[in-house]
Amino acid sequence: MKKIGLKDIAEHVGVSIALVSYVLNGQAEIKQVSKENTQKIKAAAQLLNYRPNQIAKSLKMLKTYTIGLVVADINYRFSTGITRAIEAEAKKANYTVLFGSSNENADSFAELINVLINRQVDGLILVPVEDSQSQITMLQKAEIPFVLIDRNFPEIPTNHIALNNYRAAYTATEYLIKQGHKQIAFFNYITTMFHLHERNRGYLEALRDHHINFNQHWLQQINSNNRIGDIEQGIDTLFNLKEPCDAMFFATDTLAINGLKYLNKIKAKVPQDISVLSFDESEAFELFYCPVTHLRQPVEAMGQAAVNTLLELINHNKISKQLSLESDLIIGQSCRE
Amino acid sequence: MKKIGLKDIAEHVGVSIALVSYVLNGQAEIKQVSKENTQKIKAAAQLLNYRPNQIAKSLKMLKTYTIGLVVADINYRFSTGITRAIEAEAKKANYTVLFGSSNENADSFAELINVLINRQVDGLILVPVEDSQSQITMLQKAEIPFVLIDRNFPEIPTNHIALNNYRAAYTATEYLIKQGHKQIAFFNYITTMFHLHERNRGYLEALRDHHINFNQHWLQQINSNNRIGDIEQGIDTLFNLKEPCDAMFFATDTLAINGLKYLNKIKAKVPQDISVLSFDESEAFELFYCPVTHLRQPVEAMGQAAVNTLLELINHNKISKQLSLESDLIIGQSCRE
DNA sequence: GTTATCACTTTAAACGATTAAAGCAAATGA
DNA sequence: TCATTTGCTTTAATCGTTTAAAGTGATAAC
Repeated sequence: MKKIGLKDIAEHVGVSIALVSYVLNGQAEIKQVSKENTQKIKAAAQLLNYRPNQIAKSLKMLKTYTIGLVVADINYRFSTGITRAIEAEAKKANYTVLFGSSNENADSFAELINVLINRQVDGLILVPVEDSQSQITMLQKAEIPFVLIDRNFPEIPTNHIALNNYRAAYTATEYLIKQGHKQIAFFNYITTMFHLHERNRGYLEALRDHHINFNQHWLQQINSNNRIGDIEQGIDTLFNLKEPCDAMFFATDTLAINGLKYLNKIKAKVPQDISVLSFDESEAFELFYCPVTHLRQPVEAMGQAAVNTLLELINHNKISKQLSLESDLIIGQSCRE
Repeated sequence: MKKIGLKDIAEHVGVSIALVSYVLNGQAEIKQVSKENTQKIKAAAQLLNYRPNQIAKSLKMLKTYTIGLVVADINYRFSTGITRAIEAEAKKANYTVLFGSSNENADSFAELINVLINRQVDGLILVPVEDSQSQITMLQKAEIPFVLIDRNFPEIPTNHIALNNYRAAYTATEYLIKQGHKQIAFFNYITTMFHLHERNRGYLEALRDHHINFNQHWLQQINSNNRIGDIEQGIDTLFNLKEPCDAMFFATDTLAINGLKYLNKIKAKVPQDISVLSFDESEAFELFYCPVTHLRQPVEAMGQAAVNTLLELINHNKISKQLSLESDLIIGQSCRE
């Protein structure tokens, strides 16, 4: 295919390239291009089906109107939600989103960032993964505009938008307590990620504030490499305590799904035998025989805030924004009253 | 941030830009660059943390090593699966994927294609939406390499990779018949899309081949704008037939999920009261009280085939490939024996 | 009749890379 | 000794845009 450029239009009409550029960029008026040429040029562009070469444009303008997005795992419900929200918000400002999934792997994360930077994205929105601190500091040294979402490293000052994980976990735990539960278990991953630690903290402080003596066994620490095994073993343990647990709170949707599968398997009835509450949404929850009570993250607001913060940074407004969003507790029927 | 370019390295070392380019592109040997300069240039690139500007490179090379992907809806399980597969396969060939979601809207679809072309992608992988024929013929006229996946327009000859929808539906229906079902309903969208018509055809021909007299009411045509209402009404109709249905086959996972939700609501037991079978996978199926028997699309194979076909096209091998893949029937417990 | 102004249009230098082709010493060959 | 080859390096054009700055011919002002 012969690619049509400004030159082709110029030749076709019989004017210089500059005129064509002016007209097609809406500068006909200001540059005082004659009506006649304006007319002809527009017609020729249409006729020849001209498509501006963004690559050339970007090179000249030193700006690509592209933002890079790296999510942790495209299979998470959260990731698709946030991606949609970010794309929609970016489009409003005429930005395109270049997208990648790190699959929770620090090396992939680093590589993706590299690819995106080489493609000259104007800025980055990142869901950082475990052990990716060095990447973050690298970006700061390189003065590349970026915003972290969902997670952050408290030891590194950054712009970030995330859920108030502490409060969400606290609220959910408190809810369970108020429903009359006395033995509340919490499943979480073994991790160094701050946002998950915050969930632990919320759980523990809610127990403490309500004068419930914490039992070590309640906090089930799951190794992500042995998720299913650990969860099943954890559930067995919790049911076999002298005082068996009456509620299980899962720190993520994947943990909850695996937990519910096992509860199905051992024929434990929710909520009769055990109450269940989960972080995050999953379409799977709706099909469970009783809708699962869960915490919903405000992905729309998160995506919008991330894009708008990033655009401010890109436009050289040196801002510092740490936004903490609240979650909604969606009451289903998985918690006994 | 001061962006480091070849020029900066050249000045730092005290050589010309050309030498730097040769060295950093692994052409040191063939261009006979002295060991000393090779050394110095590499060191300087490292020291200054040089990052090649892909935009400039692409402009010069007239090739971006990028492929554009447009899926129908990022919320579909199918979309995330295929995206992952395509990204992985593309990476092997050192291509990046630029990604967008049309949300089943023809205008968005057209706009996304435009954006991608303007960004000079080397080729496109598309899940076409209803009424997007004109876009496809436009691409053909413009001689832009592209491959359709999941869906295609039989009236337009294209390279495409899709499921053998006819056979999949036939196989599933036959399975239900062999399980002893006599009144089998089929839920499908009202659409002009060929791939969904093929599912109808598979269903109908399986009935015919097994000498089952088809009842008009069995084929429930769902308006996608009133999905939930239509499904609920359809299910009511099917249960109130003189000879009520004993099996429901859903043409997509979204249809199935909504159907199952309603079955839950009216307390119809699967598979005791009704057998259920669905196209596509959904993590929701695993949490349903009995795992849902469903057809699994080979997304991995599909993604790989799409990328490899596209790369052949890009490399000027004018090929014509129509690949029809077979699905797996995953037996759960949602069909009575 | 010269000069200034006006209404347009063109020229040409970027942007950051690639890469033929040309350049230039020193070494080799006749 | 002069020409050629060798080994290495630089020059400069190019990709498709944008955009100051300069150019041009006609009309107006004095």
